[in-house]
Amino acid sequence: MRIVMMATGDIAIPSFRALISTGELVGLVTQPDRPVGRHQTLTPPRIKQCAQEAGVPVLQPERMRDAEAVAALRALEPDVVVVMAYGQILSQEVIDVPRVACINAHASLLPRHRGASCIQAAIEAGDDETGVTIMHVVRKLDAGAIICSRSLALRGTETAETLHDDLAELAPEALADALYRLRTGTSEPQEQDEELMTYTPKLLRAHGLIDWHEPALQVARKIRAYHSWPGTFTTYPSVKSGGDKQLKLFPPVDLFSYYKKPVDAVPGMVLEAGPEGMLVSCGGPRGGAVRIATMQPPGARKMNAESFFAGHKIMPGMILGLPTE
RNA sequence: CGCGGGAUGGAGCAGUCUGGUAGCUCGUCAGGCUCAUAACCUGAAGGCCGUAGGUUCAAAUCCUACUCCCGCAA
Repeated sequence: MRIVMMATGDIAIPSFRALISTGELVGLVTQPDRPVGRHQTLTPPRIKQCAQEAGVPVLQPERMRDAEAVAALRALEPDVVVVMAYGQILSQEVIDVPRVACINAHASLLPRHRGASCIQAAIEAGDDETGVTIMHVVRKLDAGAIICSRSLALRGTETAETLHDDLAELAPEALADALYRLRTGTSEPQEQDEELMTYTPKLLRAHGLIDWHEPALQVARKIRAYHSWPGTFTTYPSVKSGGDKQLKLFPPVDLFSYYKKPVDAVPGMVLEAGPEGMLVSCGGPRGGAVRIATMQPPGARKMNAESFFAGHKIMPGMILGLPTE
């Protein structure tokens, strides 16, 4: 079969390499080079470099739905188009180009966690397992019939970063299964149960603000789920400037479901501040607290608690995350 | 040249606006106290204040350029 991959994110690289080794890959469609980083230098997607090293033709249309781009895709005469972390919504015209099927690899067990932040969502929701699903592409986002999937048990220690890599490695197996079924005509796609569907919107930096009124378990999950993108942060009153400063927070997080707190403890109150970390009171019906040992103040690099408290004035009794009026 | 913050003993910071003896919390080392300790007390070492120029009687501090780090944004 002639296969064209449409992918931009690094999560697709192991799958892309697997497709190269089948000898069936005839092209890569990826997003145009974008200005990236502090100096806005034009940077190609890493997967594009993989393609060039392997001698795979690359297309980088600004808008895939444009007639010109569709014609270029059609010229590759694909039997199957494999989409994974491409970054553009496909028009029906594009979906109809391949002779056999247009399929998508999604990093969750559909119909759970449709949408852009599926990896973070699985951790934040405290799921027991997640995985990779291969399904047909339809106009509605991540809603097509499922061809096959592979699952992965969650142990409660993952971050989005580690899970991203694990799922990237799991994807080629699921993809190979799906392609085998398509090749042999044995695919029996199952429609998704819309009742079980959940949707996860694209995350922004601002979503990383910690709400200390949430239970300790939820706070800890969020810090893991949002590492390293988009990251989590809280705010603290600055003695010097009088205003609030942001403090980025990093895993690992020690979780205290039952912590003997002072009677006046409120959510967001710092209970301890020392070399072991910063112990913060949380909310929820059972309260609890979390201890964070790695943080990053504005303008400085990431540091451990011992270093942080050597020069920053956060004292027990301070309340975090409350914007000053 | 997308916007902004930063660089001060080994770590983290204050001092910079308003130029005039290099400070703080730790760490390190030595001594003391103690049954003992990461605790406590006393003392010491350790800085060309990012680099290069400029202004000045005098620069961590003001001016210019450069290097590196970080946040936003993508």
